[in-house]
Amino acid sequence: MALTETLEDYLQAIFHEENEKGMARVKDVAKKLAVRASSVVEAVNRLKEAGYVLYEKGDFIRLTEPGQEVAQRTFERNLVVYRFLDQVLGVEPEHARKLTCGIEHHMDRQFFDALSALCFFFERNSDVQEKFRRFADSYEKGMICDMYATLDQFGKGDTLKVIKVSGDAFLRQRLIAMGLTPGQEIVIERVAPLGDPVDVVLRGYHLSLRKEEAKCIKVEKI
Amino acid sequence: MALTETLEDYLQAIFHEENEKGMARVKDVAKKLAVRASSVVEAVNRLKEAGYVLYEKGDFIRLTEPGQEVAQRTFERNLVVYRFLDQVLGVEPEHARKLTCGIEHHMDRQFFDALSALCFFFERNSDVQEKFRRFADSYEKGMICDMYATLDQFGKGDTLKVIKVSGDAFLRQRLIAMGLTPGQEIVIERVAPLGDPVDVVLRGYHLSLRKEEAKCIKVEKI
DNA sequence: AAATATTTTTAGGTTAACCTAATATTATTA
DNA sequence: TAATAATATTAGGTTAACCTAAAAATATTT
Ligand SMILES: [Mn+2]
Ligand SMILES: [Mn+2]
Ligand SMILES: [Mn+2]
Ligand SMILES: [Mn+2]
Repeated sequence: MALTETLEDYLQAIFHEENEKGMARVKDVAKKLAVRASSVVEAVNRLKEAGYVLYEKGDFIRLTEPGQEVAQRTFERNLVVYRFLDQVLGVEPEHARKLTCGIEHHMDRQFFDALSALCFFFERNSDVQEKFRRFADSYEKGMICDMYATLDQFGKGDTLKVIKVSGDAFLRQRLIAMGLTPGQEIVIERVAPLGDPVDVVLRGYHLSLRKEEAKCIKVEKI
Repeated sequence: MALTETLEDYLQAIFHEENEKGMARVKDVAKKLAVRASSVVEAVNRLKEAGYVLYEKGDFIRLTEPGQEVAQRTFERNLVVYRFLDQVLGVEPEHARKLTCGIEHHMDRQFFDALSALCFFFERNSDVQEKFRRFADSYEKGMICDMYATLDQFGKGDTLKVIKVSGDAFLRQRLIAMGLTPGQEIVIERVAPLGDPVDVVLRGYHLSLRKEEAKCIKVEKI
């Protein structure tokens, strides 16, 4: 009887309406979630089925005890994720809000506890907070991911490990079929002038690669 | 033309199949995602529609250039979220894997960059890592959330702020209607022996609350 | 109390994402 | 090569989550 992401959002909206106005009405929930009233009625009937709300048509929507508990828990998740994005990572409020509404549905107790602790940790240790801020600023976008070298950048005698094969599907399939799979070790045997072709050895076999092909092979020197 | 969470997962699965085996087949994608082959065919046709894969029936599934880019990006998100859960927060691999597959679809560039930076920060600063581990261990579960006091725990003259009203829907509605809304300040005027009733003043009005009711009002001393 | 406006409910429809079961295809093996 | 096994595809169906438009029920004004 686990709720879907959507129903968790409805429950949370009802919870907020009850707390803010004392009761939840179809219209207000609809507005809060940016859906039509008819969608709310449908969702509320599902929640009623599941035992999370009381609802008789014409009346207000009311959370049951279990409903309240679930809503409370979801809301606490929301709070901690938002706090993490906002205070620790410095994500823009606008974005943070939206991301939070997605992430809050993908949490378990362990994650919740650890994330809470992390927020507290940063709050209590402003020196760490400061240090991280400086550290993060020094990372300009793009510096972190996809920083692998490609095969064509190395020379005779280098021993390399294949990390990834890029390029279009057909080329990639061909290269992988030759044995250039992630994890494979290769040794450069010879590089022709201008880098084309590059001869390599892997698993005892020789392979001659065009420069264009070598560029598709992301490697790490070992 | 934004992909749904599900289609992103299909794309990622195809990406992995291509990288591991050189090509992606319906059956293997189905196995990887724990769905039936017919579901894969349907999803692949949608991806083809959107220009992310090439597929002619009977042939392999192949990522197009855009498809590869999106898959790569999704995969990088997956990596960084997993790394965060696993290395920074210490979430169990099993759980971390599952949570990651949910969270990876709720990220933007800013979040990705900041989270990457955070992982690096912890990796590079093992002292901080250590310090956080100790800090987190000292937080036993439940210590963090829901630690509010309730109205019945205070005495004459205390000035309090209402944080939240709990209890069943009807009671809560009644209390909120009396003006006991989150944020409201109240002053305790008198507490009868055994704590029942509790008389309070808010917005210049007097209110007499049963002990049972007072217990539902979570407050903070100010 | 009528008339008008707001809100809720119902009826009926679409789409994504699943499924089962039946029918092609394509590979393997005898 | 024929029989068998494995894969892929189609056909047809379900469910959640949305929608529009119309009808019914409530509130608010004249
Ligand atoms: Mn949400
Ligand atoms: Mn996923
Ligand atoms: Mn999600
Ligand atoms: Mn219907």
